[in-house]
Amino acid sequence: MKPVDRKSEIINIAAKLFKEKGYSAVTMRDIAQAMDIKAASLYNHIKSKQEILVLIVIEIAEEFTNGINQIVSSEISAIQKIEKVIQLHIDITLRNSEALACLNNDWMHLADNELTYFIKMREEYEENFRSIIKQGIANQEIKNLNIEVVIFSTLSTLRTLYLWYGKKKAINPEVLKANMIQVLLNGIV
Amino acid sequence: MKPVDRKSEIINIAAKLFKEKGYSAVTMRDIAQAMDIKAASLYNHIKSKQEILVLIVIEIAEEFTNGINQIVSSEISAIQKIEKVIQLHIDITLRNSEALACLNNDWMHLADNELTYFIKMREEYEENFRSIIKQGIANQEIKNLNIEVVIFSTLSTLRTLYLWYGKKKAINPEVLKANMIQVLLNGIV
DNA sequence: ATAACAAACTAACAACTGTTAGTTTTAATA
DNA sequence: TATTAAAACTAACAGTTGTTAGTTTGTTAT
Repeated sequence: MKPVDRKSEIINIAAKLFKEKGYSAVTMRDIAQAMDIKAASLYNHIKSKQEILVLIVIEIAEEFTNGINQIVSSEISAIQKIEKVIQLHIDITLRNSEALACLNNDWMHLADNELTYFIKMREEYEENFRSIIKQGIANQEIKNLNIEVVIFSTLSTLRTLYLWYGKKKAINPEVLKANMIQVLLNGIV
Repeated sequence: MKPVDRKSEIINIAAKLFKEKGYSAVTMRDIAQAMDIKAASLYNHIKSKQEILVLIVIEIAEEFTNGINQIVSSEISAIQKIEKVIQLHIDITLRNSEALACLNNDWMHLADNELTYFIKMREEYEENFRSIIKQGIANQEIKNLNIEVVIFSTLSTLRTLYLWYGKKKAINPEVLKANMIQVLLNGIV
């Protein structure tokens, strides 16, 4: 049925543990125990603890990068773009909420090239989102509020979406999307 | 000038380090080095690493608890209550953004009684906030959206306010408050 | 000067960390 | 059946962890 190889299993289990306690507080022995093997056996499949983190974080980060690049370059209104960004976050979060927790909380434990790469992607992502808001304000689709506050409040909500999943309070994704668009675009009043 | 005793100094420096790397990744030797003393010397002032975390997190958590209790029991409209909650978050964040990062990211490393206590406070806080939203919907001050989405998106924005401070992009608090109220209540469209 | 105290120090501990080396088991293939 | 490769194992390493014990230093009050 599931042709999940052993390496992917390790990464999935590690992501789950990282979500609960954070990268630094999870030991290789913790991961091994969760897989019912010894710590040393992990090294038949992965190169290091760092590699696990890299594989979890970078892949998701690239998905976001690719996603927003596509949205930015499409010929739709700013509001439609924002809706697509909301959709993007919900989609990715739904598929892998553990990895998202990890991306949000443990990215600073990346090292060297990967850390630089991640920060670059993150900055570009924010810059892309900023350009959408600017377009919206220029078109008078969006109110002329402090742009940084708009960006911050929207992104902070989308970035913590992962907290919804993993627990049983798993709301229907379509309902979530519809309500999220309402709340973020039109407010609650 | 500043009658800051040594213990408070340790807690402040620790909070700063915890914000950067997380509780687990910061060692007693890191904290000591930042204070220009040896690790063992810290124990003249504090009981354990755990105690540092407790002192950082619990105090802030209680401030939030007291703050929202007062707001909930006041005789003002739901919207005014929400505005006061926004004010509460900005005030506390502004005064101690490091501790807030810590509260958000490291609370799970509390132990025993303090962990239980913290979780209880957090649940009560959310319940209080929920009651404000419910009141608002009942009064038709607030749109009849999915209540959990409303709570989540608002709180997730307020809880990550600490990311604004510590960097130089420190926006004027009054401007922040005014815009935050606009964005959260009336949306961006 | 002396006593008292806060706050630093050195030295060390036992437990835990990520990781390596070398070996054995398991299951599939020739 | 013999071979091979994947994936587990045991044992151990060097470095790091939070913490303790006992000691020294510097400052203030007697």
